[in-house]
Amino acid sequence: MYLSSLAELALGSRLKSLSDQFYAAADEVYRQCGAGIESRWFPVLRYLREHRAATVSEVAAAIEQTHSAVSQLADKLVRAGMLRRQGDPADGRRSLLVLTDKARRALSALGPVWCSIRRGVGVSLGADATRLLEAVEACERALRERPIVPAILDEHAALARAELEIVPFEPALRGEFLRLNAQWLERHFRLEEIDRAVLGNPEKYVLEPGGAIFFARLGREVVGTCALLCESPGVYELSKMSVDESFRGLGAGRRLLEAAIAEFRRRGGTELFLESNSALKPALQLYEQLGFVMQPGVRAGSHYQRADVYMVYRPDAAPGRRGKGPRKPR
Amino acid sequence: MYLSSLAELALGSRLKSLSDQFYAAADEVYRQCGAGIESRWFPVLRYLREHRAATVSEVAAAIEQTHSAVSQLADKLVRAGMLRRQGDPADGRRSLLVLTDKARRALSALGPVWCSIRRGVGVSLGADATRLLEAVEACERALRERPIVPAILDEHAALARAELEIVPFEPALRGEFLRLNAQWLERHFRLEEIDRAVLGNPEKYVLEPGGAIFFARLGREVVGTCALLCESPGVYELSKMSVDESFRGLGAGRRLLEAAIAEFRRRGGTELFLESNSALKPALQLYEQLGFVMQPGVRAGSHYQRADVYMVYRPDAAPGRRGKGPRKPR
DNA sequence: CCAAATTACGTAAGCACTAACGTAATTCCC
DNA sequence: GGGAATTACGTTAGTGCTTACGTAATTTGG
Repeated sequence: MYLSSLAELALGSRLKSLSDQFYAAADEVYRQCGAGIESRWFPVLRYLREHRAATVSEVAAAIEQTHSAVSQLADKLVRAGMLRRQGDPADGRRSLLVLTDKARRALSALGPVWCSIRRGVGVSLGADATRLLEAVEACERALRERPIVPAILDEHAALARAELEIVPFEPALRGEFLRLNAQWLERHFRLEEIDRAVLGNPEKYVLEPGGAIFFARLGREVVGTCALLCESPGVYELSKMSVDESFRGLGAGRRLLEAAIAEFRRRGGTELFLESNSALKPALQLYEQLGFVMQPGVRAGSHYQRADVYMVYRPDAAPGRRGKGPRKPR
Repeated sequence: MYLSSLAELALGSRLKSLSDQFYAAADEVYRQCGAGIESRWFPVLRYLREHRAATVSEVAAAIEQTHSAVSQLADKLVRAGMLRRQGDPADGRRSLLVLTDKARRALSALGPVWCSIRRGVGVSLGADATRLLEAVEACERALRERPIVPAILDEHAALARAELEIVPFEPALRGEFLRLNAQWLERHFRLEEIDRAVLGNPEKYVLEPGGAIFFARLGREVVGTCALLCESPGVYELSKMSVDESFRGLGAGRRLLEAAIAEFRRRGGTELFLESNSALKPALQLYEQLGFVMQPGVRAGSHYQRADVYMVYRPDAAPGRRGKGPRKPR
């Protein structure tokens, strides 16, 4: 699904959706058990049950809401007959919240329901429930200790300072070639035999037959790579294009592709093609923008099982357009 | 903090709070980077950037929102000049959403910002970010495959059928004694030497010196335990009270305590005390309700490091009250 | 001891979303 | 081929929360 492909960028949205599902489930259960309470009331009621009487801000601090939220919720609970507000004789500003007897009775009857919820969550989510709880807990802590906004702004400043440059292969970067490609290959597909061979020994399988490898580096970090394989004299395959997931959007892919194409021209190649997968939308868009044209079917004698897209470089077919409509097979 | 003590019961609330934090962080970053977009717009804009033109419900399905939410958001985006709505000539019911050039320009400029967000999240949350993402993903899947409401209702029905009964020690239950106690001891404190000894060999350390052990069982499951240790002739210690976390709220603790007190009286004991920790609020409340009275300080010669509460059984002091106010030290 | 600062709280307005409804346009199907 | 069902969408009202503000009551500090 789409949201999960956005990873960290859509975390807020997905957490909200999960949260709503849990609230809705709880409400449904309460309704069916005739509990007479709503899921949103739970933290307040539960806290007050353990604390007899508490001020608005005390409750707010405990359940991590604003005082207004608690105040408004309290109004609602008073209307529902679950709560009394009474002034604090010791401090006239405060208003003490106290459960009514009706509420106490309702809450004691709720023991088995809460118990079933905990057990039901366990049954339905299994160990994932614990994992989720632990992850949430850990993130809450981390956010408190290392605020996230400055961390992001630091990264942003660092990115702005660093220059993106494309460099050719050198032995010290051999490991990066494998790392960058394995990263996404393993996520989307699985490593095929041919991948393992090429990635493990790029000198032998790429350079020696007359190909080339480029890396994109950003400051000290290597963030992307791309290979030009020489299939037969004058015929080249663009392959092993890969940009670190967390460095997407900086234009590294485009720069790598441009470098590979330049190299192809420099060598006076006659044909440049690539194979890819139709699921990799953004990559395909890039290929088209830089002059590759979709071919019908797959390439005869393709090495890859995952390849269902075959494109050939035709720089004259659609010169440098930024996308005036979907590709027209002319 | 309070919410985490509620575990599964407050999941919705905590996820919402986390979600809000991420949204707020994203908005702050966009603002400071002068991005000109809001966090809530992101999924729609990003989807449209990859898909040129899409109908309201297509977008809604992709970003997992209702069509109204998307429709309203689209209005807002149109007002902000990021979006055009245009009728679909092929189907008059549909309205196609298309990014304006302004939006496309804004989005391409945003690449480095998104990149920094992903990296900043990594820096701030570390591996917890991945864990959270994976847990969310897993829970989304689990909720789809095994709906949670029926699971909870099943548990509820099962609980209603099963009878809670208190049974004395038998060798087959030795393992349960350790399991139930280790569960919460390890969470809140750490296992002390004396715990390990007593829990590992209850016959030797509890029964042989003249004590007793009770178990609460619910159907096939053993959900709680509690021990009566004989310290010296006529002097008993209530100890090792423990109820499985996911079975709290069924009254097992009360029933176990009553059984232990009954046994103490049956044997004609002269003194019954217990040691506990002030953090265990609900347990202390229960002890008071059943006749234990808080003593100042700790008991002389206490075995436990974690004990900071010392209570003695005085059934006549406050007979059977359901809590008319906080304990009055008489 | 009294003005200034702080606090505790309620209220109003706004935001993001939902549920429910109404209405065209399209598809289904006998 | 024409009525019934479905769909796509916009609108409205409502919910749960937030921010912002106003106002007492209390605490602080010279």
